[in-house]
Amino acid sequence: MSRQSLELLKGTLDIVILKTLEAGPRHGYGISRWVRDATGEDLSIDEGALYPALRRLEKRGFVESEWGVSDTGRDAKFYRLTPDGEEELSSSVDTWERYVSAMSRVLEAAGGA
Amino acid sequence: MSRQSLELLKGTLDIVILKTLEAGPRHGYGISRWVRDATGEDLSIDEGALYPALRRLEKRGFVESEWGVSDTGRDAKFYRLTPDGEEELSSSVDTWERYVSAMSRVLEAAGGA
DNA sequence: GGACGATACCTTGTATTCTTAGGTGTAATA
DNA sequence: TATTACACCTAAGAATACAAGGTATCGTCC
Repeated sequence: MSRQSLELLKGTLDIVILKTLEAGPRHGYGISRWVRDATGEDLSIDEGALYPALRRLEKRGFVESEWGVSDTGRDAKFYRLTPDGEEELSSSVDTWERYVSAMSRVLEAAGGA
Repeated sequence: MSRQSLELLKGTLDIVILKTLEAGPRHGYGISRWVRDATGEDLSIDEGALYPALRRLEKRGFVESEWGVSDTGRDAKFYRLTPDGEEELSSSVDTWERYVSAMSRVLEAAGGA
């Protein structure tokens, strides 16, 4: 039995998606599956969050989409990172790391005055 | 000039507040100041988020409040962790760490299939 | 043949919660 | 006297994830 999946912190879904696309184009369902597998199901993207997020990212110019055919021969919409998306990913990763570092300072604080 | 404060990821404010109270009772304004100082202004809690959050936490039984007098002689509402709050803090820290770890697995992935 | 799960997409609500932008009032300081 | 720090509060808005539903194809198992 695996542990329950964590709820996504609002604001981290985009970075996960962009990162997943860094290795090359993938369709939505594939992104979801990759994240689930890569994290041992600690993270699992709800489809009700995934598809709207992909549209947001496309609207902002961070990804582009194209219909194609999946490994299993089904129609699937493939997303690929744009140059803007790469920049966004890089800057998001920086922000995330800064955030984690700030949280560490809070959580490791001895509770000093 | 210091860098701009990061926007809070929704869901991490509660844990920051609870952690701040772990060392002992504090009033709202003091919590905010402590976090700002502890993180070198990387995190800074907006008052419009802080006060509602404190009410939420009190409603859920994680903190208790009492009016008192601050160091500067002003009226201030002091919050203190309840036993339930300590448990919540501990469990939230676990969840946060698991989340950070899951994100690391995503971000460090070589982009493998 | 039929049921089921996996694949692959989508939408609509709902809830949460953070930011923005205001407001009150006191005290200290420039 | 004007401004800043202290200390509390609220309301409106935006953003975004979850829950729960829907469509359709395909393969597998009984």
